Amino acid sequence: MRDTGQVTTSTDTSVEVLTTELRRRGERVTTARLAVAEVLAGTEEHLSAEQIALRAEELRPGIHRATVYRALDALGELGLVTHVHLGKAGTTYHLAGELAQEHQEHLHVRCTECGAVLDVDGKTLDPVRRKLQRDLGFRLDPEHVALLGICQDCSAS
Amino acid sequence: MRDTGQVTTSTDTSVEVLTTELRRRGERVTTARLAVAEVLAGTEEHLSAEQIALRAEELRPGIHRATVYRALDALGELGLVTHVHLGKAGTTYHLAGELAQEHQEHLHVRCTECGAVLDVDGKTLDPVRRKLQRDLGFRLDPEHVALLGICQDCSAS
DNA sequence: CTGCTTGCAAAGTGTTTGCAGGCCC
DNA sequence: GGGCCTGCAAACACTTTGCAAGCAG
Repeated sequence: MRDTGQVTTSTDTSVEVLTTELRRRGERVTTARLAVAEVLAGTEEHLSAEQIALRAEELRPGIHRATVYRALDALGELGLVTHVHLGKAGTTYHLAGELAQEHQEHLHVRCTECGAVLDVDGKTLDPVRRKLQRDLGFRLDPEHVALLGICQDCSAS
Repeated sequence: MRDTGQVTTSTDTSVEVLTTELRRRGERVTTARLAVAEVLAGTEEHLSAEQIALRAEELRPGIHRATVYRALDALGELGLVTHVHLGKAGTTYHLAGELAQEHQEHLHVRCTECGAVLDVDGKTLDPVRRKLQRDLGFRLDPEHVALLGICQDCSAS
């Protein structure tokens, strides 16, 4: 499949919203930040900082890895970008809920055997969240870490 | 409080069981592995590899960091030692369930604001575990990662 | 003795930081 | 034009690995 660039994609929309949001908060809209935003808006995958840097480099050559980290950090502070810790497998980033178009809220579950990452209904941890809130006053962020275990295929073998 | 060394502590028991288990499986019982085991048996804290290395060095000077990693890995393979991923805060190790004396099964919850780690009843994720098993055939390891969120104190401020 | 384990040093990852110059607003 | 952001390089924290010597069984 080839992107003809002829249609207004949801990618454009996300980046537009993000731009507006940056301006509204007095933050600077820079080439590097836009590139990172475009990369994130242009995929449904879970990307590592490294992968984002590579793709950003394709969009706008010359963007440095350190800048990508700083951009992700800045956008994270503003709540526009979120990350998920995958245990030993590192960290992945994606646009925050409101900005992500195709995706609905979900959490991640990773197989420690084969590395596969599965998506699970975002409400799966709601009862746990309520329990922690009630018992400890702890406000759980259900999507911040991937749960670990063994997937069906790996259990079988 | 001072350890007079006059009583048989649960630490001794844990190390003893671990030793037996190693022998039973044809694995070698070495100074380094014993030191690591003693460190883990001697505390209820969650220790990083670095901390374990430091304490092991006190017990038996000359134990190298790399050896600690290898020992933790070996004991982990055998199911005698477990680790918990704390997100950005790294990884901590402890004796596996049967060997840990004082502790009962529990999961960890970490505040991303202040870093505090709270213990939660190990059965908290049981419903989730059953759901994942049923829906996806995924066997959840509830204690392998710490859940993240904001603790009561940090919510208040 | 046989070969698994260790110590050491070095190389890998993944991420952060100090600094000088550049670009956004 | 002022100051935030970037590129670069170096530093960092954490973990892994190749190798020769050492010790467990």
